[in-house]
Amino acid sequence: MELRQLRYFVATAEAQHFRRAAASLRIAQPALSRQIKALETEIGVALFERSPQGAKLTEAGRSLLIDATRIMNDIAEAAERTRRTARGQRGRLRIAFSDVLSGHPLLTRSISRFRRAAPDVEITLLPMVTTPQIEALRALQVDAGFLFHRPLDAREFAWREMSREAALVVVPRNHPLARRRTLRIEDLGDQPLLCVGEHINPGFYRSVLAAFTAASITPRIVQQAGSLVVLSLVETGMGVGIVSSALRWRITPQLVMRPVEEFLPSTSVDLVWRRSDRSAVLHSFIATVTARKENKAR
Amino acid sequence: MELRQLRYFVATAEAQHFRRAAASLRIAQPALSRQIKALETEIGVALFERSPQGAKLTEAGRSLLIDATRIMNDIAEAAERTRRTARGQRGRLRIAFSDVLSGHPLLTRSISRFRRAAPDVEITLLPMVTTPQIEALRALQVDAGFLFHRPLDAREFAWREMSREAALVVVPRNHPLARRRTLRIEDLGDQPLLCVGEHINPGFYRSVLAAFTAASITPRIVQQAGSLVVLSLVETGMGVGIVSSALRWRITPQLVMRPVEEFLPSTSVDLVWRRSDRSAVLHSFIATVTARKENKAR
DNA sequence: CGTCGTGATACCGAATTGCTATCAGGGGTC
DNA sequence: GACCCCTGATAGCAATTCGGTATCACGACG
Repeated sequence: MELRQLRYFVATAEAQHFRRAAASLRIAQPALSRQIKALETEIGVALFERSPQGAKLTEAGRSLLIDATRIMNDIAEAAERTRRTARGQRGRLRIAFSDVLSGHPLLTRSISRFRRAAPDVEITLLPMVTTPQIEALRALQVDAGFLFHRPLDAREFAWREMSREAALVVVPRNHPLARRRTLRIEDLGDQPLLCVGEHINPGFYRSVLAAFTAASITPRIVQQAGSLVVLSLVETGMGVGIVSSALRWRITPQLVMRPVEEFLPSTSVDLVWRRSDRSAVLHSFIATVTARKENKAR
Repeated sequence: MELRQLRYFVATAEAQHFRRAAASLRIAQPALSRQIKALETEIGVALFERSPQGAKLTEAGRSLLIDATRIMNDIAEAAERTRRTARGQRGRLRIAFSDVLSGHPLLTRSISRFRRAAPDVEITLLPMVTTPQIEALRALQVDAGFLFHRPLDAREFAWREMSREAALVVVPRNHPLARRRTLRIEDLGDQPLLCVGEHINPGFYRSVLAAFTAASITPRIVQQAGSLVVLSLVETGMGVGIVSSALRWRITPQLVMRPVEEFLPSTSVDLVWRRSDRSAVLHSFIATVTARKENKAR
């Protein structure tokens, strides 16, 4: 069976007339007769009742008409689905992100924008800290990740810097340091400090320590922990927190953040993916995310 | 797009190798390359990543493979459905029947047998008395009917006699006439009679009356009614019922039926259909019903 | 009883399809 | 590094299929 035969069959069934159907197909009537006959021979069933008044569908013909119409429609849609898949408007996308970034506009706007641009892409969001993200990317369990730092092999991975964050100080609203809009590093010398742990975000920790060293101050770090743990400990009054500015979207009303002059924007947030990944969905996502930044910049 | 291209595409996707796919399709490799290329050009999308190691599906190709497999399966099934429709093993069948026949093995066995033979046929059963059945057949609302008598135009309708029924006497179990196994028409001369109405089954009524006339007896018919009404009136002791033997399957334990020598088998039960009806399902049904009778006769 | 319109058939040219031979190019081997 | 072997792509030719024209058989209609 050939698709041409199904097309001709549907046209003939609609016209109930070989000549008119042939005209609408822009072929001659004998050619149509032959194709219909071939179809009937293959299926082994008469599809039309021919008469000098025209051609009427048989019961079997009516059955085939229903099927053929659906099939032809299905084929057209399959072609369109294939095109959309190639354009990255369809498929699956697994995105990891540092849980610290949840609520960050970088993440939420990227995702919601891409959802609008490619509604048929099934997006899976997976909260992970940096190291597991890298591993998940390597293991093909994740297609892209929003993560801090990128101690990465440029041959294995590609990335785009999404934002640059600095270390900030977090204190309770009623803390003495909360009165000033900007702090200097000397202000922290005598404070009990709660910092994001070295094992969690090594780059961040090292850059903070470097700032203290440069100022010849020995910081009194009483606790290392994850960013969110630091926030809640600060809230209990345990000390002064040092966290990434990326956390500003997750701050509670009881806390305030203050910049420190000597803390330079050091930690970057990057969108990372496998360099070898040629997935259309992924590159469509990267393009959308990049476009968002450009729009914002205007 | 042509079906050949989809077939070739699926084979190539499965083999992940143009040469092997071509071999399995029993064509040469360049012919396959050309068809795949034509398909890719039409859709406007690369379906394979060619390499000296073979051909791997692209994302778009995987999308199309899923669709193409389903479509090809659908086409094969459509052909089979069409064949089954032509063979009368699929479709719709609306069968009318005299409600007196409900429970009659003639009806129940025919239907259940045909259900087994053609499970995909949607059967609709419509209880109707004779005259509405004829009208429903004419109005194309019904495809066939089981009915009493056939005062029919042989050019318009065709039929097959399914059984021949005689008039019987129905009396309560404790009635004096119930003691004898066979009655003579003289026994009914002094009895109040309840007979199926002339307007309901004219042929039946006339044949009963003819039997009385032949015996020079004037029957005392105290009530004419439908068969089932007659049965319930007899049960109240109102009189002696005269009904068709077709009712024996609907008799209650309180009643007994007795043959009357002079009542000859007169009323036939026929399966009737439109002579012009070429429906495969209908003729398949007729064939099945007829076959049942033959099997039973052996 | 002829005319009209229906679909079927016969035959021929054109397009499509398939085949053989050959090419370009990436791995693997010595 | 030169070679060999495999991959798929390309070119040119043969076979098949498809479409077009001319014509036929047949039933409806006037």
